[in-house]
Amino acid sequence: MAGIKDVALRAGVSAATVSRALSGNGKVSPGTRARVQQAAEELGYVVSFNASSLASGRSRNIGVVVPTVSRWFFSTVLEGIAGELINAGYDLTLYDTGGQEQHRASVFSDLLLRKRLDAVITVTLKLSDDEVRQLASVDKPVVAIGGFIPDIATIRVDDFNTTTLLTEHLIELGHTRIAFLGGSEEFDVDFKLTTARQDGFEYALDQANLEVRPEWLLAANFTTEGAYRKIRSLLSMPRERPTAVVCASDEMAFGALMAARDSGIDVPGELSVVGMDGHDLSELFGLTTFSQDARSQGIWAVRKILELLGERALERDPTDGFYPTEFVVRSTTAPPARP
Amino acid sequence: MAGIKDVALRAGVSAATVSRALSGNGKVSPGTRARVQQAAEELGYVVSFNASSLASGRSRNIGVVVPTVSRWFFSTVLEGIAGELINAGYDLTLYDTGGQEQHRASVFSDLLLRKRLDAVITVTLKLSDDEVRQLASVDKPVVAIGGFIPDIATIRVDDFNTTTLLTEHLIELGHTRIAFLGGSEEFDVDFKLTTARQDGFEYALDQANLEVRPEWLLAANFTTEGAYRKIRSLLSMPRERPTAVVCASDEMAFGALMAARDSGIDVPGELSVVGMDGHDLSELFGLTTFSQDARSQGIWAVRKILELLGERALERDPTDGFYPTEFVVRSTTAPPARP
DNA sequence: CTGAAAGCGCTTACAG
DNA sequence: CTGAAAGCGCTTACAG
Repeated sequence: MAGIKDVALRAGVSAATVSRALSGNGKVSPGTRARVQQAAEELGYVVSFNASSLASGRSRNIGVVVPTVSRWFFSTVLEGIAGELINAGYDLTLYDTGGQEQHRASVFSDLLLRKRLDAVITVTLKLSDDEVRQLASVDKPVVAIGGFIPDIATIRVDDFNTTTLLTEHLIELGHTRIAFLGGSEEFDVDFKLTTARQDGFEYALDQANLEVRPEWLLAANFTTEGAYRKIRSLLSMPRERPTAVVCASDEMAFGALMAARDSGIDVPGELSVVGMDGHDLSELFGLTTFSQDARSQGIWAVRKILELLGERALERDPTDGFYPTEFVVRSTTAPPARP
Repeated sequence: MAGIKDVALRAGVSAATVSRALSGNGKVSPGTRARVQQAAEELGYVVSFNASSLASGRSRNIGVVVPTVSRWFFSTVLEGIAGELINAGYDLTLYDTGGQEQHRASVFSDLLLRKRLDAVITVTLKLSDDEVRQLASVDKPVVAIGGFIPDIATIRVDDFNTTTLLTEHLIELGHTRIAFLGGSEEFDVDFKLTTARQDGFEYALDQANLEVRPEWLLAANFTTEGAYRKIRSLLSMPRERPTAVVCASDEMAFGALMAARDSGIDVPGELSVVGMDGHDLSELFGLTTFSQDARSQGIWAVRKILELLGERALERDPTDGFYPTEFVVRSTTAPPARP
């Protein structure tokens, strides 16, 4: 494999000049640059990242930490990040903690800090004070997507208010018996998502003087299958049923819809369902939801990182407030049937 | 940040000994090792990947190339890979080509060959002869998941035969008017998936002396939305309709099912639907399908790579044949209604 | 604008 | 089992 010396030899210059010509750092005369580029091309030379990183202290490599890659929000954010990073010529090192504590630990202590990364993007990750301190001590830029982390640039939607609005939509339609489907405590280890959304839900009920019924506060780990099971069993209860359910994610709402179908419950006639996300399939399901552009959030995170690395300046910074969302009313919500 | 010299100083040994004690390469007395580990721990020392890689020629970093991260098969395979790689202490560099030609090109010429990777796993990627040659010339292990690449270790299911069996299942039920839903030519740039599955479909029809009707050969890029649109318009045609449809992926089958629902067509009464994959949601949809364990395929790819890197030996090599699949009959298939 | 040289932080024959 | 030294392939002050 051709090295920098081979290129230097062929172009008739020093290795230092090759480095400058190819990297764009430092001044090189146009003629020299052309000869160097030509020589590099002919030899199929490509710089050694490791050597370059070691010498310069910059890796052109960004770490991305996600709880899982198989849920809509995460995979979509990841796609946004990956595309933008390729455009910028950066590598992406993926850390999928898989929700497992031990993986998380090794990600932090071993991998993230191994000095191979220029910066880190975390997605919906709850960091302990200790981890925040670790990150700070390494002195590398960090941008978080979803949720709030002290002293760290964050891109997130307004979980509290969007859920409040979704709930108010149902209340305005006349619903008074409303269930909530969120994540479990256990899932919450990754982030306080559920909490913020559930808080928003309870706030809306409270404002309308409606009672929060503990037996209608369900948890399903943000999976469609889990949601299906919970709603199926809820609907099979002989007792009074809710006339509407607020789901903390579209994927859970899909499960709720399928559960209603299999229970012979008409949506929206007998049950209204709202989601939260703007999943690609929400339109096919006719789901009323709050849509957020996950891909763009990933792109913004990369731009923010590049800005922090001094590669570019942000024109307008979406991290100054909440990331914009859009309320989409479709066909899964309607006034409750008159008893 | 503590370096190897700091650790050496604290432990009262040379840097060489620290390196040997921590890496496990070469002999070190137990006492020395303990002192070194203690010192490293106290200083929070973690080896510099870049320096280590440069000196040793090994990166402990595997490149993974996927066409997209937002489809079930890819994200599930990726999760398998990511988990197994973390267990092995390797980093994962993700290349999402996003189906865009220019990204693919830069992945190959710039990134993959940048000497920072020990090996590469490609997922459902069609490589040109030229690209295969490039990979071979770099002399790094490559394992491919899905599809066949000459001279490269491959993990894949038997696309032809599984689709044949799926189709025969419908024929045995009595169906004679069967449509096929695959990917478009354009999507096929990534791999010959569709082709193999469509070939299997046509072979089964042929064996049963049934006619392949060109107007019932549909393409939808493997997305649920695309499949929905195609099947919706197929079902709205005034002319004779098929009584069954073979979908080249479960995600497309979901779209077909939703299209049938919205068209007022009963499944399986008026239309039977089969998928291919064993998507997490196939059970909820009651879909008859061939299930493949995507996560395990990712895990196997990693094991194969580690074997090629000399890190471990495979007990039993699933790449010797096709990766096992399982035929799952559920409720979306039934005999056609008697006209 | 260009080159010689030092240095990035490790690993690994080589010698003992 | 351990250390001194060379070297991995670049980048970047420093000098000219």
